[in-house]
Amino acid sequence: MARIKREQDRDEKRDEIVAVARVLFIEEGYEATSISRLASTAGVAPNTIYWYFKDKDEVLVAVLDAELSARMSEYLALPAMSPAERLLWVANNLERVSRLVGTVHSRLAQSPVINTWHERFHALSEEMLRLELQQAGIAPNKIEALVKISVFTIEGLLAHPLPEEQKRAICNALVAN
Amino acid sequence: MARIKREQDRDEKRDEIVAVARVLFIEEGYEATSISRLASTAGVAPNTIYWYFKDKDEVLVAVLDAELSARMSEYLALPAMSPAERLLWVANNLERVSRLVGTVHSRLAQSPVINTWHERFHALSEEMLRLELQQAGIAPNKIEALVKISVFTIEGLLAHPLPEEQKRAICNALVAN
DNA sequence: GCAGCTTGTTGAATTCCATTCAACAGGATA
DNA sequence: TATCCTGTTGAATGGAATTCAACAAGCTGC
Repeated sequence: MARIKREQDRDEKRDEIVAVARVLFIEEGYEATSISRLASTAGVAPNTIYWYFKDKDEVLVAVLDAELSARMSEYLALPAMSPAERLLWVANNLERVSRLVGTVHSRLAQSPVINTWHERFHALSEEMLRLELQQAGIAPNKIEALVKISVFTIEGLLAHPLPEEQKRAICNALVAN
Repeated sequence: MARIKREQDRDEKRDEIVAVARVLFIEEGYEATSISRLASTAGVAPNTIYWYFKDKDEVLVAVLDAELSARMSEYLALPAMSPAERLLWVANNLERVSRLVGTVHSRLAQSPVINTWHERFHALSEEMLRLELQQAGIAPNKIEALVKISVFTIEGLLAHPLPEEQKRAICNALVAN
């Protein structure tokens, strides 16, 4: 019992740090948020972070997981839509978090934890998109390439913001054929 | 006369540093190449770099320019090809430099010089692609979206390496319609 | 109810960056 | 010959992530 109580405390504190990191990483960026800043915002000493996380990348992974599950429930609660509309929704919805997407891509070569998170995330996204396109009656032999192109396009839209008009045109063009 | 001689020397030395930086940035990465390392490889003290460049980002821009003009002449010397083949060529040819592409994307929010270089580069690439697609007889109303999608797809292929097979399938799918 | 282990927490290093500063050397200039 | 301009440098500076050794309690077995 006591042990369980302890572990609850530990997880709560960890979650608190993740909550703070989530705001800072998203609003100011991962690189711009130093461990010191994160720590002082969370009300602890810098090295305390290292009691709960191996390194800064592990904090990022925790933030990514938190953010992903939040977004995922929003997505699953979405009403019926055409694939193009869903794509546009995703592109727009991920925009708030585009800084993090860039950070993941830039760190995945150096950080194994981020690399494996990234792989899992792509596998998940592509699986969902594949299903979506199948249900929309896209020719099966076109689906694999289209899945990749769509994922790349969403990433591109996040990295290079465009006016709503063009985003819509692009999403429509993608699923038109 | 003396003045001209001096400026030649200056440019030669600068080019020497760029040549060293080009190798290091491409083979080991921008972040992994410290100014100290760059300097010692070039046979000079770390702070000497700052006599020729404002900061590390400016060194990167010089490297990018050097690399771009080298690639551009290769591209222009290419024999006749279908747009899909050209796309594949570009994707494969840029692979050696994919680390730099990632670095540009991750630094463009923080560094004005890199940001303007990036904008210029995209404007140039998109213009060339647009021309290519026009000549291939793509329906004019589809071209703008297709240009963006193609650029995003090439960036995606650089960030997420795929087997040659799939790259080819994706490039073909892009220009099929 | 006390000795000792475990879990957190911390201040103070350590190391590695990019970047700056002040001094210096040597050729060009007057 | 005296001075200036162009390069070059050794030695800071400041900030980053991360580590280390010490300390504080609470819990555990006796």
